[in-house]
Amino acid sequence: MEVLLGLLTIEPMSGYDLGQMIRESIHHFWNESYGQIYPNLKMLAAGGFVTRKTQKQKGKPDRNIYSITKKGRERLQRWLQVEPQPEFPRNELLLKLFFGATASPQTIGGYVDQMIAREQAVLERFAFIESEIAKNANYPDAPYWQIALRFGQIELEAHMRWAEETVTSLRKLDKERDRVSRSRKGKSHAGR
Amino acid sequence: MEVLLGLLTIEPMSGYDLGQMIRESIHHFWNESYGQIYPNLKMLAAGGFVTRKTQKQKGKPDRNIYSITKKGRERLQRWLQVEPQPEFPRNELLLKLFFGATASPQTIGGYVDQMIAREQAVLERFAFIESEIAKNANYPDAPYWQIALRFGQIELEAHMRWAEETVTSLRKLDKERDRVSRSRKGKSHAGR
DNA sequence: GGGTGCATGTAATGGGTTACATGATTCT
DNA sequence: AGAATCATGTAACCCATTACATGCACCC
Repeated sequence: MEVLLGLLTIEPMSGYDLGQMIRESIHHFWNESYGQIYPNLKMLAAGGFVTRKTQKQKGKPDRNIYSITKKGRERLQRWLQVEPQPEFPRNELLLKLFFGATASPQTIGGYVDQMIAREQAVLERFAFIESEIAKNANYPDAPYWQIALRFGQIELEAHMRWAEETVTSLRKLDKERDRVSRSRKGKSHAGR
Repeated sequence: MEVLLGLLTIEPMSGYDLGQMIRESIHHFWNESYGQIYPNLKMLAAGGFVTRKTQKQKGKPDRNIYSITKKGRERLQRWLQVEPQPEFPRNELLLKLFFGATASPQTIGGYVDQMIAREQAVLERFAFIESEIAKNANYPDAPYWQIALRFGQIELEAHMRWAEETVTSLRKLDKERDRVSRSRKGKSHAGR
């Protein structure tokens, strides 16, 4: 709800534009689907927090351009003064890893590899966003955008370090398991 | 749903115990409320994935102890083979920071300070959990628990670094704003 | 000709939290 | 005396994603 108000302080936009902007620039810490954006804009308009102007287009559907009102800015202000509540994430990878002994080190290792690849791509995307912010250095919000982006960068770099560490740990566990099972088969002295 | 199955591989437990365990040991990457645990256990029992035994208690309500069945283990196995989907978090602090120019550096700075304090406490809690894992080093899952915990540690350390960096950035922004507004008031040459 | 992008919106569905209800015991 | 812990469960509610529906234009 308030994201929309916040983004509309940058410039008036349509619901579609807002969706674009969300997944292009703030996706790494916030997300909102169209199924939410459109109804929310409707509600905000009904409450007088935004106004709507329809732009006719040829060939394409009409664009509804929303602008934030004074009342909307006040609401945004109030919201900004409310202490943010930390949210507890659900990390399915970590959960599966937690039960890793039930699965196999290879399976889990594969998941970690995929995570590395995915986050590497995101890091590259971040570099692009950073250059975009640099282009808009004159905006008063730009330094804040940079700080928010920096969070993502630092966090992902940390994830990468963890992932590297983890693949080696998993390899070791794999070898150990191998050793143990082989020594069992051979009815060896090394058993534990 | 599958968390419950996973935790029940460690040992048979009641719904209450599961809730305890979730918020004591895997809270930093997974959460589940009682409003979900109890109905889910019911469904798992109905599907034959777990069995329930009632323990009578004096003074306290009966405990329903759930054990995972063979069928339940199979289900857990299948789930572990499914590639985990990354989830996009919602970080309210970052969102508010993103609109930081609309708020004030002090307000945002306060939020960052609170984050530092909160995460510092979590880091200490992690140290405790680590010692608990060390005590159960004989469990085959213990190394995996350690890896999952390590993720939290590395991530929080990264957050701390970001937060330190951010408070200094915000201070700078604050001074700058101060300078700009003062130079405007004095109709000075230094304006930009 | 078929997929993708623009552009809006609604409906169905699912997931999860909070609040409620109950009741004895134990700690402060 | 009152709060917290143990222990279970249901119901109300909120929020969010996904799917559906529409329709033109542009590109391959």
